[in-house]
Amino acid sequence: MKPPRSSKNDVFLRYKLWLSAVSGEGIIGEGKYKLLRMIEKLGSLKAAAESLGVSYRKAWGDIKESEELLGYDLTEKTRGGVGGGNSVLTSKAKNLLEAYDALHKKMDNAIEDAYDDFKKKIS
Amino acid sequence: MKPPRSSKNDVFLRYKLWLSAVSGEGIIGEGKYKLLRMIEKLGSLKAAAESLGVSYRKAWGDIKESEELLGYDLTEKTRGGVGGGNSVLTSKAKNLLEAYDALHKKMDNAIEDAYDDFKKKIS
DNA sequence: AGTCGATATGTTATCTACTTCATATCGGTG
DNA sequence: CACCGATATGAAGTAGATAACATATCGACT
Repeated sequence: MKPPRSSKNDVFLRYKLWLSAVSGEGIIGEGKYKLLRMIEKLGSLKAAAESLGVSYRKAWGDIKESEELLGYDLTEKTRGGVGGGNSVLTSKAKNLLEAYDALHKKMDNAIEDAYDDFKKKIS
Repeated sequence: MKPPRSSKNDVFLRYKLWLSAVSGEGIIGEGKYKLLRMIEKLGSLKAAAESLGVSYRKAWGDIKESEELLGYDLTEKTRGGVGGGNSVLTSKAKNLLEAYDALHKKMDNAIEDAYDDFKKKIS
């Protein structure tokens, strides 16, 4: 018989990766990454927050916190006008997202390499 | 003047790595790793929990949860007797810790490699 | 047989992060 | 120039995680 593809005791590796300030606060991780990408896509913080199922209050606070920690803006905000306002990514934000992508890719490769070895050891 | 070694806007990368069940619960990560290593060192769950500044209740629950998820014991428990009882690691637990160590080392290397590249990109 | 200290486990309180609510501000467009 | 909808921000309510508290159980040693 062939082995089951997964069992009750199946396990796998997970990891979180983030950029942090010396003070410990997270500047960008999975959550803020997704939020920024969604702002890029939708052109609005409100729409981005809603589409991710996170409160506007938190999304707004997250962006603000990151910007304060980094010392530069990640989004260019507009109030009033057509549609009430909007948010678009700054070029620095886009740059940061690119760098985060590359980093994540490298770590994904590393963990994939280490995974088989790990499973062999614990089985 | 020479540049400061660190500034207000200094940032660095951090990551967490853990073994997870399909259901999502963590089987072993930094916390349980430290707890198990401390049990190994001190020979008691109570002493280990206290030395790590975590409540006995939580430490006990953590170990139990991991054991249930893995389907095997990580500690051999004794009640009564000299000293009131004790906990020692099973060989499977030691094995798991070894594998976790190796994995972490690999990831540490990977992140170190990626770090300079990342910083160059975002600065 | 009684003592002692660790394991074992339910119950209640506290902490903290996030959501909800409330309210103000801005400015292009009709 | 009033209106609308997004940004901006304080304040209060909620839920999930952890700590604190309370008790029971076990068994070698005296």
